[in-house]
Amino acid sequence: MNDTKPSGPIAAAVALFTIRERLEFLRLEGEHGRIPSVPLEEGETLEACARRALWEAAGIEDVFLEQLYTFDGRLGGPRVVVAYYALAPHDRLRIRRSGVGWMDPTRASTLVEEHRTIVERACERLAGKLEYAPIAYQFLADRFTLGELQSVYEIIGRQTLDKRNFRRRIRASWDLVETHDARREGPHRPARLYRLRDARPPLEG
Amino acid sequence: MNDTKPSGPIAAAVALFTIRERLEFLRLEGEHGRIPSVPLEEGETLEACARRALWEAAGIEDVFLEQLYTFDGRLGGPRVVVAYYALAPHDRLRIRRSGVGWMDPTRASTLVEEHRTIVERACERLAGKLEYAPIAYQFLADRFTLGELQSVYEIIGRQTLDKRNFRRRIRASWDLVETHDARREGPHRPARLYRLRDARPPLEG
DNA sequence: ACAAAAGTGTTCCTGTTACACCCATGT
DNA sequence: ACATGGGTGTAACAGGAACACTTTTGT
Repeated sequence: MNDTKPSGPIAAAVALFTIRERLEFLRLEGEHGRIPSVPLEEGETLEACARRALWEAAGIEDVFLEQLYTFDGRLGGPRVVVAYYALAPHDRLRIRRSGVGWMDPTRASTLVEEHRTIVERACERLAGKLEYAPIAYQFLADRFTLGELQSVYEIIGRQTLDKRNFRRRIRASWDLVETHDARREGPHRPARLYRLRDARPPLEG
Repeated sequence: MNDTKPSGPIAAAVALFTIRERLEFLRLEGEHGRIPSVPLEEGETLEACARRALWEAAGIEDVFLEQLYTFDGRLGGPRVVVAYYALAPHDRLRIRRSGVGWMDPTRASTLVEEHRTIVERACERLAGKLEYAPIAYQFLADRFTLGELQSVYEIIGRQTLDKRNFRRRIRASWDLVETHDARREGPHRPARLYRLRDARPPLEG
């Protein structure tokens, strides 16, 4: 491909995050590092446009998506770029295109500046919302262990947490439902599975 | 005027708030209630566009301005509307155009829907940021009394606060500098004037 | 048997709340 | 003199932080 995109005045860009072992975001491979981004089409909503960016870049759909910020575009590009961030559990993602891969946000400096800014601000927003919005759950399956949940908090918040305090706090903040199942995996005691009761998506603006 | 605006694909809309006795926002008078909004011009940044909206509507400049959210436009209007909120102390505002006035946000329902949403979400954002961002100070002059500051918190937070607790909390959260001046006004003890030391504007996104 | 993560309570400390009186001034 | 908002401290309470051991499993 070349650098001249078929660009309208408005584009949506999406930083898609997932957690494998660390936090990672979806990056288009190529000379200039970029994240998925497409121009807004006629009759399309901004959110639909953002979802299409993920679909066209990687064949990914059905992710949690939230608007981040709107930036002035660079010369030769769209006039404005509406940035979104997306979250999904890693195992629910199936990348169906080549030329995309996962990258550690601490290496966002290899992206074009505009997209680097988006990734960095998305990370800050994520850490900020962790405590008052149910975003951590977006990285997990419907049923999850408290250990998995704690890992998400630790990875996004960039600090280790005390297990007992974490459990008390999380049970006070969110309406977790203890299922009767457990997950057996590895040479240790099985972990009870939980669900988040009222997993209403946050509003925010 | 009529309903067909000379509209490009992108517009900025601004909800300007001030505090007189209550919280108020700047409204364009007319059949359909609106807030200032103009299409983005060639070579103009979004923020400049938002400032121009205030300037063209009311001759207002030099306000604190922060992006709120980007909305899909309505049919017949711009394709996207980038919403901002602005804050300023009332006495620093000089309205230099006719056809604009102040309105209580609780009466935002008289606005066109898109602008009503902007005003409502701006109010929520304001209340939410009150505790961790120095937005209250944007409603005050450089030097202010703690009583004035408390009024701002009470008005935006929609609750009365205990004077002693407020003072302790505010002095713990912000770096306030006690000046040697006081303000004499009314049949009571003069109030000491304070400045906010490091009044760095919040980043946010 | 042992290695590995799951699970569980108590104490301490810090920050938040509730609360009442004197001060300096203008009229 | 009195009415008005400015200014101050303390005790009770709640939420957060620090901290160690037992349980259940796979190998």
